[in-house]
Amino acid sequence: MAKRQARFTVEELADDPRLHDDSADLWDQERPEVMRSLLTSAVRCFAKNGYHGTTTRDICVGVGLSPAALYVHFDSKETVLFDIMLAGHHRALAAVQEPAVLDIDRSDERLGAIISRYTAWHARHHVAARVCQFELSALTSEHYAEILELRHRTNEFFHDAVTRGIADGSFAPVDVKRVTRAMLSLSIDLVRWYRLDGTDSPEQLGEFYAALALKLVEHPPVLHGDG
Amino acid sequence: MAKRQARFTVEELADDPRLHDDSADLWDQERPEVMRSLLTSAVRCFAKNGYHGTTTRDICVGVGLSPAALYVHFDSKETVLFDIMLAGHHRALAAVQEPAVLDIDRSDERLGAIISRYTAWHARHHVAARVCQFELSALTSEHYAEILELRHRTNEFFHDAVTRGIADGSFAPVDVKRVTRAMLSLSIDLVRWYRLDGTDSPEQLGEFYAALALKLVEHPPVLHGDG
DNA sequence: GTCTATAGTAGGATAGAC
DNA sequence: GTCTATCCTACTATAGAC
Repeated sequence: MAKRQARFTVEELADDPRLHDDSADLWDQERPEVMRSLLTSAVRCFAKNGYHGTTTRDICVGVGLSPAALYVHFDSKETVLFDIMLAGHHRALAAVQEPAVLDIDRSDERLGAIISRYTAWHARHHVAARVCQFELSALTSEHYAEILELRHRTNEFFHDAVTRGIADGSFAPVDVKRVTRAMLSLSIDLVRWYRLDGTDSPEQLGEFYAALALKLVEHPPVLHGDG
Repeated sequence: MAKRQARFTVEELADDPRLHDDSADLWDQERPEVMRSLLTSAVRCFAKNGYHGTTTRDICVGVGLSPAALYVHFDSKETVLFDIMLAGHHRALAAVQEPAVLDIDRSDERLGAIISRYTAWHARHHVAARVCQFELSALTSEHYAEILELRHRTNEFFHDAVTRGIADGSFAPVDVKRVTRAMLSLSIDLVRWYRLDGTDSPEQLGEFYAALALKLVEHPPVLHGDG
C-alpha cells in the first residue's frame, strides 16, 4: 500500500494537452540541450504531481535518460526547481517591464498593457507558471528569498500603475492594495485551468482580462447624466 | 543531501499565523475527537508542504501521537486527504446554496451574495481551502471524480447567477463562461495570500469582492447621460 | 557525459504488546 | 486505542565502468 498511486508513463505526460505550453523557450539558449530538456521535463512533472510528488527518475525518464543523468547537470533536485523558478519569474517580470509598456503615458492604456502582458505570459507558459506559483515552499530559504524579491518587483508595477491612474484622475479612488491583489489573482489563477488548445489564445485572454481590470478601477457611472 | 530540507517542529507549525484558520470546525462533530484533530493537523501539514511533502509521521506528531496512530482512524494517507476534500467542498457548496441565497430575487443581490459567501468561506477556511484547491491531483481517480462533481455543482451557481442577470437585463451581455471563471479566480486565489490576522475579515473581503464582481457585469457607462 | 549498480535513508503501512 | 518495533519499498544521491 506504500505504492505511489499516480504513476505515469512518458507518453501519458507528453500527450496530456493540459501539460502543453511554451516552457521550452524559457531556458537560456547557451545551455546544453540536454540540460534544457531536463528542465522542460521537470516543469511537466512538477506541474502534474508537485515537487515532492516528482522523483528525479521521473524527470530523467521523461527525456529518455537514466536516473543518474540529472546529477551530471544539476547539483540536486532542488536546484532544478530553483532554475525553473528563476527563469519563470525573470520572464514574467520582463513581460511587464518592457519599454513598450513603460513608454505608455495614458494610465488606462498602461495598466491595460501590464495586465494583458502578464496574463498572456502566464497563459502561454501556464505549465511552468503553475510550478512558479505553487511550489515556492519547496525552495530552500535562501532561494525562496531570492524569488520573493523578483515577485515584489513584479507586483510593484501593478501597484504603481493603479496608484498613478488614481493620482491623475483616470481611475476612481479605489483601495490600491486590495484592487491590485484582485488583478494579480485574475492573471495568476488561470494557471489552474488554462489550456493552449482552448478557445482563447494567450493574447486574447490577456486583452479580456485587461478590460475586466479596467472595469475595476473605472469611475462609477453617473446616474443623472454627465453631458 | 537526500535529507528533506523543510522539516519543522510542531511549535513552528502551530505558531505560523499564515496557517491559522477555522478548519477545525469542518469535521462532523460525531466523529471522535482524535480523528478530528488528526484531520486538522493534516490540513496544516498539507497546506504547508503539500500532500507528497507531508509524512504520516508529521500528521501524527502534530497532535502528539505516535506514527502508527493514524492507521487506527484512517485506512491510508490518501483517505485523510479525501476526507478533507469532501468536507471542504461540501461546505463551500453549502455556503452558496443556502436558502438565504436562493431566495434572493434581484439578480445583482443574488450574485453578490454568492460571491461574498463563497469568498468569505475561502477566507475563513483558507488553510483547508488551499488543500482543497491545490492537492486534487493527489487523489485516486475515483475520489477525484467524486470531488469534481461537487466542484461542478458549485460552479453552476455562479454560472446560473450571471446568466440570469443577463437574461433579465440587470447585467450587460458579458461572456458568461469567461466572466464566471474570473469571479471564481478572485474567490479562490485568495487562499494563496489571505491571513486571518490581516486587515480584512472574511466577511469584509467577501463584500469587497462581491462589489468587484458586480462591476464586471455592470452595464457600460452611457457617455452622453441617461437621464 | 552516459550508463549500471548501489549506498543510505525516509516513509507508508503493519504486527503485536499493553 | 495507543504504543514500540519493524517490514519493505522507493527515493536522492554517489561510485565507478565505459
